[in-house]
Amino acid sequence: MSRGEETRARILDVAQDSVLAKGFDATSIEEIVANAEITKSGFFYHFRDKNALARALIDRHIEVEKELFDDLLGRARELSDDPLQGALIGLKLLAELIEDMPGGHPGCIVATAAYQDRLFDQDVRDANRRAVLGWRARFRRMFEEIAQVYPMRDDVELEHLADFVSSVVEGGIVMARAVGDPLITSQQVMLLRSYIKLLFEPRIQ
Amino acid sequence: MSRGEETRARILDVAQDSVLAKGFDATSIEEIVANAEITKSGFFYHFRDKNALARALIDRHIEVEKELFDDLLGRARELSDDPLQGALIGLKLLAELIEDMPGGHPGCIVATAAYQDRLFDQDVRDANRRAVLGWRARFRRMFEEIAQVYPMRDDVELEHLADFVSSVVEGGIVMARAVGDPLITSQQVMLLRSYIKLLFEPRIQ
DNA sequence: GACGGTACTGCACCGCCGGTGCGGTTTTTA
DNA sequence: TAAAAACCGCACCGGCGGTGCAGTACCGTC
Repeated sequence: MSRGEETRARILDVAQDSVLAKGFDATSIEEIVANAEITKSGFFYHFRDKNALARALIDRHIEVEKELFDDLLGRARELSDDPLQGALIGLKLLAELIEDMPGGHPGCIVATAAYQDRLFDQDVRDANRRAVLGWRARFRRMFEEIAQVYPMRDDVELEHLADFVSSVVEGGIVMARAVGDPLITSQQVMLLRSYIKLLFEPRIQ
Repeated sequence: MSRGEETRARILDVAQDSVLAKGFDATSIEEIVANAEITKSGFFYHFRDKNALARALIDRHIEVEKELFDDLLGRARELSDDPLQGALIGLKLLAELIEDMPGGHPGCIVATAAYQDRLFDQDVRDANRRAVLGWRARFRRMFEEIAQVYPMRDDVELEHLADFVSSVVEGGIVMARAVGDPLITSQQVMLLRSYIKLLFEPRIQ
């Protein structure tokens, strides 16, 4: 990583901390440059404006989360050849991952953007959209594999089910923040797991 | 309603439209006073600062939503004496209500506050917390009534289940906004309904 | 019909923040 | 060693939240 890339990454690091802690517009550029030990001019050398910063944060978030899910679901599939058991293990691991995060899940930058969409330009909204559609495709594949093996106990669209995973995680984060109880998010993920179990798992007799 | 109360309500109306459309801090006070046909001084006569406005918006939101849910669940219970069927009908009505909203659900002001919590003071966060805990109590009672009649097919906490309703709605709103498809929220509510059905409904044989 | 409170208006002003412009300087690379 | 990349320093602009205060229109009460 070159010197410029290092500085850019350092800016993104301190910006992400602040954004997740107190929201995007409560995070001032002056505060970012102070914590990143750079000048305002230096900041605007790397980012055209605050929108470009948001865009870069979301893009990086997509990458990091993709690797995280790849790792998590990969480990889950190693633990079981069965697609349903793999998914259930994956959701359990996800709940544990969220629970172990110090101070709870730091919050999702995608939701932050979704709730202030007029503040961002088309580029940022597109990046946000791509992130969510990426999750949809990923979880849809997961559920399709399960549905090929197990009959469904209720007639629901797999695409909606794929979105359900994201919904519950995002909603769980909102609830955890609103109530001030960081454990809520992982509890909600476990309820999602309960649903997947009831929806696909064959019952004896 | 006195003259002052009318003005105050008019300010809240135009503020709410803007906040739901583009976020709280993207909504300027100058814009609000222009649309409400009042002066800046007039605004600060009714609200000490922007925090007081947020607080008032949330308080009013709690009231309106409480009436909406009372009406909706009341109608659902009229249609069926059975608590489970009442809940399933209620969730269906909720999904239809959300689907019929022009341009999709306008978004939840509570989540807006949750994602910018450092921007607001303790008063606002407390009001937000009360709103969410109110939902928890409401839905918890609903599930307790069901659980007294029907055995549960999976061992989950009723309090977590109560939060699940809010999670799915809030998460569904985030997803709808992020993807740009207003139908998503109601689809997610129907998946929640599917879970409640599988969790409580006795299967024949 | 004078009185006093309520509900404002008008205006000047402050500080913070996002953003611009540009000249100068250091560091890295070819 | 010269050019290109990666900054620094500083002045300045406009928008926005917010303050302060004097003046005024409305409106029910005695």
